[in-house]
Amino acid sequence: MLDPQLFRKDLHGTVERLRKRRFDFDIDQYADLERVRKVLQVESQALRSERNTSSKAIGQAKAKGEDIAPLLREQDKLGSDLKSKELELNQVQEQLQNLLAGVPNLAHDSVPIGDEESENQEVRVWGDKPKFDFVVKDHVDLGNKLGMMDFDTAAKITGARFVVMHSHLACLHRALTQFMLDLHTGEHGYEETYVPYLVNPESLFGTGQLPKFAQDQFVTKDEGWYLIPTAEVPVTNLVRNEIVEAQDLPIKRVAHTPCFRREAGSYGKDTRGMIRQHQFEKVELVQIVHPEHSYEALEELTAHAEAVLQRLRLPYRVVSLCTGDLGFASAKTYDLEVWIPSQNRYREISSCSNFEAFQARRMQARFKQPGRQGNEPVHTLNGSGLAVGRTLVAVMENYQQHDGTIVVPQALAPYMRGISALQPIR
RNA sequence: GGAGAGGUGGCCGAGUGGUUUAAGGCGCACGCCUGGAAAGUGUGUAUACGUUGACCCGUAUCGAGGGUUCGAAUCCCUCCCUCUCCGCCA
Repeated sequence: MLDPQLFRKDLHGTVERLRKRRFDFDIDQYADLERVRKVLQVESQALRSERNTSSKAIGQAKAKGEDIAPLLREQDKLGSDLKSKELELNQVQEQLQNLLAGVPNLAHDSVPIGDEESENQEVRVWGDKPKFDFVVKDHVDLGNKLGMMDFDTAAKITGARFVVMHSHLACLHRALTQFMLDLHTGEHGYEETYVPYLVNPESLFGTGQLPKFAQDQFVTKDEGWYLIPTAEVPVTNLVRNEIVEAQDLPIKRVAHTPCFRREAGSYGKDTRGMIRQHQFEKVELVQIVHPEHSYEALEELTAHAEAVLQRLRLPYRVVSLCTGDLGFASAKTYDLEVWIPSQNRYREISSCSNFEAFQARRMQARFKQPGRQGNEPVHTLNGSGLAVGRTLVAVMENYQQHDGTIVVPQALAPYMRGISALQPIR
């Protein structure tokens, strides 16, 4: 949610900035609601104040044994006036709230202007793409040939967009997770955190997935809990409704969780393989920071995610998402895209965003400014460090050999129980 | 799943319909006192919104949301959470 003050103090400037982001803000509806809200709020507060005063007078009169009947008659009208005013006010406030809750974040000045993915800006490229003197296979064929990856059985157990993995491939998948966690806790200063995988709707509202993206989530029938689409939700919501001390910032957390996405509306996309699944593992980095430092933190966090790819020696590039491609809650996002040989292109493997105060305001996550009156919203950031399933795909494809075996990257050696290459099980 | 007890400020804790404008204590901050400190003593010490140049002031918030009432921390209803016992269970 944006700061309501922005709309009150600089309505047209704010609307202009939203337009850059391809969002059309309904000025007339907003202005009408805001005008009515102000009047109703002042009036109902005055009425309530009046009622409080006379209720007190009634109490005192009664204590003295005076006749309170005439006073009560006077109160009658006051009460019903107040009730109807407050009802009106509540409705208007709800409408305003809904209007503002649907407005996306403003893009940072450094974000490239554009409408679609093709206008994203390449920031840097790392690593040399592997050269193969044979026809490359994709991870589906590779996994199949190894006898360690099985989509058909997953479809039998559940449905499309799930996978079953066996043996050394399942081990490689787990090794990736542990490697990432150890790197971020050991070298990048994150605290490892374990969180619930089912969350209430308030948490999803806080990080911005609700109300707009309800159709992307899995939800439990009886409780109305949501399976997390990313660890961002539970981890960022750790500070929901909290006031943290300035000295406790930055808070840096890393969590490994499964993620669940309905992938509604992407029926034709990436139907083959592990790129787009309903369930996947992710190691997520979250930072809660002082507003003055959030852009340094974004660079730092992005570098932390990049470090994973560098240690695994996987070629990638970093792109800055353009205004039209930016996520709802984000002010600036770097996508990390890893090289996928079978597709002969880079594919997203991490998304690192600064949400500034957007999520914090929705969550009421604040911090005390020493020497200053009142509390300010914190800034929140997160990034995948990395999406484990897609990292597995990248490792399989980039480390494949002519005979279909897969060399295990050096960095994973400590986690692979001496397995140096994946070979078909006999 | 069954039975019971609870939820009040940063913390403890009083408060069963009206001088409660939430007592009192602890903690914290700033004074006074002191050579310095402790003790003592005084003042202050939540959040959000509205109003204001600023102070003031107004409104709301006693787990959440409804209701009864002229008036609700207090009475009623629904829900959430915590604790104890029983059952089930990895």
